[in-house]
Amino acid sequence: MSKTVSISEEEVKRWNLNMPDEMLEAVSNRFKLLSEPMRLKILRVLCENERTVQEIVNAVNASQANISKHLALMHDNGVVNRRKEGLKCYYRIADDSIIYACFLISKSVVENLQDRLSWVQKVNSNLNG
Amino acid sequence: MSKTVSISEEEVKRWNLNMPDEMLEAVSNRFKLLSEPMRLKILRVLCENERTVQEIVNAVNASQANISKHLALMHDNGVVNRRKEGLKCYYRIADDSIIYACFLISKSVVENLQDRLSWVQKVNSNLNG
DNA sequence: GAATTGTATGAATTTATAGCTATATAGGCT
DNA sequence: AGCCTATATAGCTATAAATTCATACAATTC
Repeated sequence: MSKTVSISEEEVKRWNLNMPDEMLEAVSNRFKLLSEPMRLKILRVLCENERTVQEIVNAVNASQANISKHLALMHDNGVVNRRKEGLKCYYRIADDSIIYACFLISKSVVENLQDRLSWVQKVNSNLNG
Repeated sequence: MSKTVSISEEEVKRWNLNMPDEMLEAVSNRFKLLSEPMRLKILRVLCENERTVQEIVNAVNASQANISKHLALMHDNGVVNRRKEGLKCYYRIADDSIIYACFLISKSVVENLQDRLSWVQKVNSNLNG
């Protein structure tokens, strides 16, 4: 039914250990692109469908200049693709694995926060009970 | 045999669309932690096994102060765990999904670079042949 | 307690970049 | 042509954060 992506542990280990330094630079650069809330907001919008710059501007509540810069940056680095149609310019996510990565990290972050929260709750109930 | 992680497309779409802004901040913060080559180098070392600070310093060729700061940052944000044993302090990766994310992004980056390369090669062969 | 080893931290410096304002470009009207 | 709309970009400021140097802390050994 639904497309799935599977990652085996062995595959991952092999990959990571063999990664040369120059590639780490490229990977870190890609992560840097994903490390701004505004760009994630843009990607969240683009998850649904391709969008024009103006549509994105409206959706994320930011200045047009700002959004344009972020889009240019992501486009130059292969995170989004561009399609011009008259005056309008449609952007879309270039590569689904970016979304998968966002998903993995989101899950990890949530679990992490949950762990911390349970700490806090435990301490709190100890103090109060 | 080998552990695998599977991600379905639907799951991903649902997740991303429902992510509130505050969570985007947390996610972007996690990505920011992965956006420094030095930290990726550290994680590359830790992929193999837990390591002491000094072992990491030797492996990645950086100053002890620098490594300690990176480790502290990653520890504070739940990316690595710490275990003290006498004078030594062992660090290890806290959450495998971080490694999976690195893997996905690495693959994406490589594919992206390959695409660009094939462009260049095509143009080049047209000019020369 | 003094010396040593392993790790953390504070201050200063440097670099990168997000966001703003203003302006430029480019396509589509009349 | 002139005008409007959509998008891109340049210059600026402010801020964040990576690295280094020096020093502090902490656990161990003598």
